[in-house]
Amino acid sequence: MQVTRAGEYGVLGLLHLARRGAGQVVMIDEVSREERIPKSFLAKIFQSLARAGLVRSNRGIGGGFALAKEPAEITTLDVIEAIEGPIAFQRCLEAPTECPHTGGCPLCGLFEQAQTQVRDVFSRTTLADLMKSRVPAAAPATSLKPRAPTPARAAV
Amino acid sequence: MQVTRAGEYGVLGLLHLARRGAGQVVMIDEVSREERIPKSFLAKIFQSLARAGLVRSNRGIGGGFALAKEPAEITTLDVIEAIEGPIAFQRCLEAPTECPHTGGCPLCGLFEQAQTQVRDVFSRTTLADLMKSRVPAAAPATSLKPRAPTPARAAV
DNA sequence: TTCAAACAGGACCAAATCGGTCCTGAATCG
DNA sequence: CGATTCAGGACCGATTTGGTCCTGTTTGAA
Ligand code: SF4
Ligand code: SF4
Repeated sequence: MQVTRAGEYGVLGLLHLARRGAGQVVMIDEVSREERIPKSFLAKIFQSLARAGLVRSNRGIGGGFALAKEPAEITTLDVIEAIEGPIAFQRCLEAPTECPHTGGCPLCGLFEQAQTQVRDVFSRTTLADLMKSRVPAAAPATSLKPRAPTPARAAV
Repeated sequence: MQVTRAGEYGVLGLLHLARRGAGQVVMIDEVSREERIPKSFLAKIFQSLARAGLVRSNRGIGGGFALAKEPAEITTLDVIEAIEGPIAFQRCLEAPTECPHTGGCPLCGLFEQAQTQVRDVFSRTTLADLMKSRVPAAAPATSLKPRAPTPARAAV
């Protein structure tokens, strides 16, 4: 039950591109250095992102990566699923499965519900939202404002 | 991003106890057979459940497991966390971490939000709810009614 | 035209996690 | 006592995670 490092690094990386401004071409090397992400690993991650069309790559001298869309058009769900594949809480929710309980299993519905919730959260938060929510450097970073604000009770 | 088999089997197993009626002592062997769960594996899972106080175990002839509380008092979150440990979407959300981004990371807030959502879904659904939602044997098992009904838009 | 910069892609790898199995031991009942 | 049932730990193979590295290919500039 975790977002993998790859997924997290992907969002962090794209966020870096977004902060550098629209259409700016930035090298893997800079993103890696500034965001403290292993370069080779980040390179692989950006490959997925490029294949998913979230980012455009240019080779050669002055090459690098640039966002393919507006930051407000890229949701964290796009990013995470481009890297990790579709979010699925259980095998029955991602492919027609041969699970022995499939007929009338009460759990499917529950897992589907949970899954929908997290996809919702991720799909309504864009890179632009994350940029805005960037807190200075201290204070609990707990106050994130997605486009459609949810109650989100404080204590878990 | 999946609930493990162990977690799933745990809920399924307890659900079986719940269906057998209050206080009923049932052997691992029966649960395993009826729910199609590998016996040795299920035994390990029930050990966690017993340690967490969700279930009481009795050894010897006529021994087995019985729910330690009412089905309506046991949430799926209890069960899953008893088995898998606390649900945490990222390392920063489960322990004071040495993540280089910790100061003012915009992602923490997002992950926390997603995590809260799934804990909410799981914590408001009890074994009793799951029993009620058991569909006959066909029809999409998508209609689960938790205690506090959520809008839950149909298409994802 | 050549060369160095920069990404593309695949092979590879260690470590952790998952999904179990198995064996010994202790409790309990008859 | 002895059969039964759980407790707990050791172990195991497969998969996933989190990377590294090496060989291209593309591109711009000298
Ligand atoms: S047990 Fe139920 S929830 Fe789990 S995979 Fe099978 S059908 Fe889906
Ligand atoms: S990068 Fe941010 S979200 Fe991820 S672990 Fe570090 S602080 Fe938490």
